[in-house]
Amino acid sequence: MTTDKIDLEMKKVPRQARSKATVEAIIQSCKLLLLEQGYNPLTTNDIARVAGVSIGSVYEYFPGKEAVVTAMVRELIESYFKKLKSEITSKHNNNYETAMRHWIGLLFKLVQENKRLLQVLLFEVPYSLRIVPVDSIKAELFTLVMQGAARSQNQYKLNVTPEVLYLISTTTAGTLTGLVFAPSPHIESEKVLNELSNKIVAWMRQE
Amino acid sequence: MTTDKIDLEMKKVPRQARSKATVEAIIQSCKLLLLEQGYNPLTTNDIARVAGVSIGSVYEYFPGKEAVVTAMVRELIESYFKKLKSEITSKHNNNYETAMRHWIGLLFKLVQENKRLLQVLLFEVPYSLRIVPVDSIKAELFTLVMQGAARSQNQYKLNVTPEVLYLISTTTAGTLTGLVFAPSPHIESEKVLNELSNKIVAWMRQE
Amino acid sequence: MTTDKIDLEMKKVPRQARSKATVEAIIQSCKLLLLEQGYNPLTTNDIARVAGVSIGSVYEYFPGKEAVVTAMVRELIESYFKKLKSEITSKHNNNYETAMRHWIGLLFKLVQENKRLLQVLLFEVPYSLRIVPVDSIKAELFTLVMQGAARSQNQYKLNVTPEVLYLISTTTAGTLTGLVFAPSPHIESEKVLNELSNKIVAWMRQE
Amino acid sequence: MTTDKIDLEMKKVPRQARSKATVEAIIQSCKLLLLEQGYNPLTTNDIARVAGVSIGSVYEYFPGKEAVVTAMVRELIESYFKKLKSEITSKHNNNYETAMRHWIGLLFKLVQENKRLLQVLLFEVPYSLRIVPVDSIKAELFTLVMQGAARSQNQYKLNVTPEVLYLISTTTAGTLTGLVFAPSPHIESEKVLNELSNKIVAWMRQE
DNA sequence: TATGAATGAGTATTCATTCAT
DNA sequence: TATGAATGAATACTCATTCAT
Repeated sequence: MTTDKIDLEMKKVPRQARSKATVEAIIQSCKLLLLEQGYNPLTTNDIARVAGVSIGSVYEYFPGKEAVVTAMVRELIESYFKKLKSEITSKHNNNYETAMRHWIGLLFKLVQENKRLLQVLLFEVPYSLRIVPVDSIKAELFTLVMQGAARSQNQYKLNVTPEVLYLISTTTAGTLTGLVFAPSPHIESEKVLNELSNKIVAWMRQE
Repeated sequence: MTTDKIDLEMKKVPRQARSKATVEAIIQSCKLLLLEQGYNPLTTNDIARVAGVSIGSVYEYFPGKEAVVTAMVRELIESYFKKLKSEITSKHNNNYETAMRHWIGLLFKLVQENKRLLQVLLFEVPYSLRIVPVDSIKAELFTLVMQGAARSQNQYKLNVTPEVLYLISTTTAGTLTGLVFAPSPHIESEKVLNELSNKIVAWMRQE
Repeated sequence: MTTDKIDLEMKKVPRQARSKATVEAIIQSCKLLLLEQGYNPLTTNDIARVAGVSIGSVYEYFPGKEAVVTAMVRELIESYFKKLKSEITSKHNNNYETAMRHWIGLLFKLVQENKRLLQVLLFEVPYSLRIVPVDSIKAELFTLVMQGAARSQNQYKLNVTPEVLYLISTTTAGTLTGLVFAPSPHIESEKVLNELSNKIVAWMRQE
Repeated sequence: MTTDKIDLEMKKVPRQARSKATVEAIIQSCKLLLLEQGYNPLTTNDIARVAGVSIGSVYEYFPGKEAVVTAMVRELIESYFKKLKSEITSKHNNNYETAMRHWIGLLFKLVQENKRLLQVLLFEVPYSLRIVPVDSIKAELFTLVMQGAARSQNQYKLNVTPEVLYLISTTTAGTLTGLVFAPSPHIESEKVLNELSNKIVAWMRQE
């Protein structure tokens, strides 16, 4: 969290196919390097080298390395969002209980499969580089969830208060984070997730 | 998360009063700078300058800035632990429900009051620098909680499974993190914490 | 003679004219500084400054000052070798006695004219930095000398044993070193070299 | 060979037994460190630590590390000189040929047995630190040799010119240096030394 | 546009030396 | 006298960024 404001926006948007490929190579290179080394050792020269483009080209499109990371995070979150959305909406006919268990399972799988990258993004990349892309997606995700919730509420006469809804999201986030990034011996993820789902479903029924 | 192993141990333990003061000044300076600027801009030269000691003195006791941060985290966690312990054990006559609500309130207050520093420590400082001191304290904290739980179980015939205990800790962590670091408008912390406490107490009663 | 292995190889070989000029400036600067100050006060920052390039450029091509010195020694030895080779082969019609006297004279002149630089290279630069370039040239020089010797042996029925050949080289080296680097008052180089030549020529004739 | 003059003399001469022991420990520590690491990594703090004295004590007696090295070299050369003198004078009844062969053998053994330390002293320690102690001993050694030579000349009617005497010393030095510090495969020291002795003895007889 | 050589401010780290105790 | 904590100038080396080609 550097004190001075850093420009996180791309200098120009690539239009031609070649430019698009260059920018994409830079972003993928950044992702690869974050995976391998974490945030702190990341350098623009490395990004250019691994991307197979010249350092000049990186600065042609990005004002600095922070902007590259921001673009990468934005792209990553969008891809996660798309994947989740497609998987969750294809099941929207299920009842809320099945949907909720499915949802939790999907999130767990996503975090588990992207463990190392998410560890770097959540725990090393400076806060300021994440806020922009995360905020832009948060609203959409919230809308999505609320729509599902509304559907269920109507259908099953549920009455989920905003506080309970909030609780559902924070506790789920906390549990997934714990299971993946700070696993405890003797604690089985499956059992915990099942127990979590039971509790959440019960809350929704207002027990 | 740098790939190569970094030495996190102090070179010397200060024995004389003068050297103890020097080391303490270095650690406090490090804390102040993390608060003000976050982890990435932290430099050993800044640490020395703010501590009012020479750069040579920093390297007299620490192999590098990572070790200074580690020492600071260790000291900080110990102070948090002591504070929590004294506050929680002074209430051990309360029943488990009161104790649990008290406990959650204490943790929230602690996180809230140390918001900025914890934000840096939890989300910017490389993982490897936190593991060592956190692990050393984790066992103690766990013992403390288990003792309280055991007392309560005996007294109130509770039967809290390990999975439920795990859930209690991850969901509490997730909720506190959410409330403090990603607050939502229209969501009141008090209400959410109250709701969380209700749920947790109910779990302990196995409802 | 530092204990840990130091990288003595260039990071990049300059290809463009501009970079070749940069590398050559660095090497010449290193040579100049060794001449003026000896090995120990040599710094990469000084090398860059005297070369008129930025410190970054030094590290663009060399991993450290040791590698710059090694490159300089390599270049220097090659230039000495070329000079000696051209001067000695142009006289290959002379008989062995004239050739030997000529050879010793050439070497003395070379050492004398490069006295200060050789003093630094032979007596201050850590051993490890000299071995690589010296070894690479040694074989060539030896071949050159052996060819001359072989020609002479055939022509004049000489029978120089390996031990005598070895002795010729070590005694010549010792005498040149003594005359140039630790001159004695009242001892005239010319007389000593003449005497040395007499002795060596006699050895070759097996007297 | 640093440009500015460095003070190489001891600040004070230790008088009491304890002070003498301190100074001796410092000198031995310096010797040990030179043996292990060579000249360049030598530091005053290391010297003090290995000697088991405080850094303050080093500066109590020496103006800097160069003076410690100079003192060490002086002591070492004196010990070599004493050893050689006692071994050579005990044989002064032998004839010059035996004496010369004995002398060369002694020197070879001395260099061989002190190979690593001499390598550091001859090829890494800056020239300026060696000149002072070496010059002080040179005269004595020369006197010693000249006395022996004079005795032999009278006894055996030899007529060794100063040039030949000089040649004897430089060629011996060159050969010993070559054999010990740059040994050649297939070249046996013994054979070379025997050959060298033969040649030198012949010179003395003016053949 | 793309390149990559060059830049140099910035950072980590060492180590000779001082000086209060 | 001895100690060793403290100093800070000096040095090695990195890396974001520029700009001539």
